[in-house]
Amino acid sequence: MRELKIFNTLTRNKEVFTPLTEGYVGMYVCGPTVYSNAHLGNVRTFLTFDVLFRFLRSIGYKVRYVRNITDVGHLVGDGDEGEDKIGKMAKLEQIEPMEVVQRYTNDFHDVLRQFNFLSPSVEPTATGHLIEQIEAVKDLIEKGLAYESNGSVYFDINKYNEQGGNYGKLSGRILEDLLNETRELDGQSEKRNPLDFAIWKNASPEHIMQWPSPWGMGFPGWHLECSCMSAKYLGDQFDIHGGGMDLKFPHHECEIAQGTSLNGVSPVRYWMHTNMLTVNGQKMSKSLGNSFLPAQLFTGDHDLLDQAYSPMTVRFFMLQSQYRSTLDFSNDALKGSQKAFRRLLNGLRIVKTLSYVSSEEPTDEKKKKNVEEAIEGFYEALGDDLNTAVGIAHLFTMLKYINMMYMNQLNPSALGENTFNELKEKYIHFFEDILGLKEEQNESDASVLNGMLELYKEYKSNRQFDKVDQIRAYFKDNNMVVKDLKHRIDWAWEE
RNA sequence: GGUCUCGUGGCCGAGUGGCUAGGCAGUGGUCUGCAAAACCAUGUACAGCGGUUCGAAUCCGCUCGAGACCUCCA
Repeated sequence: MRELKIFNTLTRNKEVFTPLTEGYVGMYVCGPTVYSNAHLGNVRTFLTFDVLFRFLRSIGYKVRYVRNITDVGHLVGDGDEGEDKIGKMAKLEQIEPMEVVQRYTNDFHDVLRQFNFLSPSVEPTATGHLIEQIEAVKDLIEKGLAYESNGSVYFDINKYNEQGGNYGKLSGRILEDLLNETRELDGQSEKRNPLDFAIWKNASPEHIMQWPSPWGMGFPGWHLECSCMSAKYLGDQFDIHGGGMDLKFPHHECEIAQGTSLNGVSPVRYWMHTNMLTVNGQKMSKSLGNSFLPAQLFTGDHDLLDQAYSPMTVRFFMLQSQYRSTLDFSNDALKGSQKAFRRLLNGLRIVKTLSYVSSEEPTDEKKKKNVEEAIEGFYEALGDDLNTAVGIAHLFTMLKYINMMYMNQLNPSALGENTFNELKEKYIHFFEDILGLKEEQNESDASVLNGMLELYKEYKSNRQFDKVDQIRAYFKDNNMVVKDLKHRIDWAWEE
């Protein structure tokens, strides 16, 4: 099996990935809170783990990929006293909370489908795991690591640290510093320590979403669901946990504290955090009002956008950077990606038509080696903390040879049969299966296109250039171009 | 205020002590009825100032600039 190195937030080092069980990987990614539309920043995180999922499978792992849907417990605003995000939206729109959940879950799934994401193996919801969460709260109270206060239950951070815990180890924070900096927040009076976080919240009568519990009517704290669901589907300890950098503290820190307390083992072996998407250098976020909805991008309907960009263009754009770097969103960058993506896409069409023909031409060892190194280089790049940017650079090297053969500038036999077949097979595999890119326009009826090209040939041999130009114009109107090559006439998507 | 990250050629974006990343745009060429495409060629890049080193964009220090987290956010 090929090597995969992962930058582990816990150790701040790139480490060689070794799974708990040979050949199998358990991966958990914090999914969205479904109280509004998914925006592009969300997409970047899920894209990273989609590619990781694909890559792990490609190199031979069986992967169980769990990505949750948060449909309760995530509060609005500061601290632990805000309104439930979903409950708030339900009131605003005068619908049932579960209607809010359904609407935005559907939206989330639609968006992911447009970006060609694979479905996770399990997609659990917080409301579907209330019993597990209540049991976990009981367990934590029994262990003396949580206490009840006014119908709410809080996790006791000081106790946790006294018993050998290390709250802050993931985000590199020191408990004392945190204590000194904590602002005065509402609801703090219920807590023994301002850093303690709610694992069960007492619901006020007007709170829409509430369930019975040993502590009265209430609802689970946000951090708890991930601990319960990851343990349930992946075990007390599992391989990879991912999410956006902004979840590192406090969400993931709390998950570690809960998981360690509940199961006696630190829950996650490799923590991965994706960096933020920025717009003009600032984090894209809903609260700053600079976030794009995918739909706006696809239609170009946004003040900051010059034109529409297709889902695959955006997917490719994001893959051109490494997930731990911030990525800045701009029209110029997107346009560059659009063109680059179409070139690779045309290469995909071409490579599928190429087949090996033996000839007298001797092998060109230099070119052969160049192709082999590009293929190997792609695997190495992805295996190096998922460096898709470098992987794509190798894909362009492969594209060059594909184009050369297509243009009759290079004979396939110069590469040798094995290398030729590898080039063909891997280009398709990298493009479609690992990077998850695909053709997105419906090809017009091939026979019509071919008929047009036959006419083109005829007009051209009769030197009726006005007719020839008309056919070119027709193709151009449909975002295509006629490729008038020495040895054949073909079409391609306009770049 | 605390913790941390980043500053790469016109644009985007990898890399990280000595070896051409890559893409887009530009320029020249091959090809072409003309184009397009493709291929070939082409760029004195690493914020500034010091230091360590045979050698630094890469390590260290300082300065300037940008950003993230510390409070809901992927």
